[in-house]
Amino acid sequence: MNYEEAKIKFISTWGSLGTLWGINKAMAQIQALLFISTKPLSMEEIMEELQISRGNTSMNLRQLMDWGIVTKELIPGERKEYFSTEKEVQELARIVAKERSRREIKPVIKVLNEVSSIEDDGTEKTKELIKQTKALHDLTETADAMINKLVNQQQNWITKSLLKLFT
Amino acid sequence: MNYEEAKIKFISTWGSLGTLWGINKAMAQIQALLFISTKPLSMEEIMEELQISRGNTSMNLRQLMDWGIVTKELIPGERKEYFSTEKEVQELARIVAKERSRREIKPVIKVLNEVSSIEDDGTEKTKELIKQTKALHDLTETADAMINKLVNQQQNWITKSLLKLFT
DNA sequence: ATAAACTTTCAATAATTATTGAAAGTTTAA
DNA sequence: TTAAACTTTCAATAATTATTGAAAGTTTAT
Repeated sequence: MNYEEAKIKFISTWGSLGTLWGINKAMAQIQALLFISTKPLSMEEIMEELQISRGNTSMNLRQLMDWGIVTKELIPGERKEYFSTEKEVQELARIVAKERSRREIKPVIKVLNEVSSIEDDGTEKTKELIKQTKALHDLTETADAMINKLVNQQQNWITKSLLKLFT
Repeated sequence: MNYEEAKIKFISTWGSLGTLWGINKAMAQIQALLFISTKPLSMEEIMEELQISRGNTSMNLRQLMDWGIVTKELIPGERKEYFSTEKEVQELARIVAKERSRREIKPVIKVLNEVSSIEDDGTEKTKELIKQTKALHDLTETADAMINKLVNQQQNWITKSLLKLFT
């Protein structure tokens, strides 16, 4: 596998993994491209490399900026805008976890809390609903908290000790 | 909020969260319905309750069974098949984490490993590709391992101590 | 062996989501 | 102020994904 093959393979794989971290294909591919680029890229360059339209590139770059993963780089003397992505995987993970928590998990926790707080009318089905949604609420909340704490730690002594415990 | 409202809210919320754990809406809704049901349900009952077609119900139940989340219950004297879901959230989390790891994360780790193992031809761009995909490989592998270990632990002393550390 | 009671399959269709591209908008230079 | 260089917006279209429903398949009882 040479450089070009490896690059294409990486971009397409990372792109299709997009769903896993909750973003679409083009968005993930743009991020992947920037992630292995040695310099900021212009919109033209991104369009060319990924064979996607100007509009698509513009919208997805905007979303990546909303997530805080991509930033505009203004290159002195250049009219065009250039883009680059966060290069530290640790920081990338932190941002993604935080955003997904805020956008998707927190709202669900809220609903689970509401649902599990309905009045117990004494019927079996109500008891079951309360019991099960409460269990789900607690699990979701715990998982959310742990993931956030985990990615927020730097690779410091705590994480290192945990890794030892867990591997 | 009464029982019916709470039930509808729970099913639709859990359904739309489906993407987060990598399954489709109908599949998540069927699982949600079974999760709060006090008894196994027949296909008829599921169709009726969720207002979805027979084919859709059949296919999604099959998928849930493939995941190992739902099981057929044969009720003596009954011709129909009845279905129920795993009721322990801890076990549910374990299964989902394991399946997603196997189906999606492991293959990506493999590709990242291949890509980061290409020959270093000394150029800057190759060095960057290797460096960044290697970082991503290590992060992904670590995250995958930790999540699996976490959900595999019972709520035993280790998890409890971690919770203390992390909350 | 037949029919009733059920489940599965899958081509057709609908719903959703992503993408395009050209017009409108913005910024900069002269 | 004008025009060139660029970006954004968004209605139209394409691609993808989910859903239907009826025919085919299976199982059980008689």
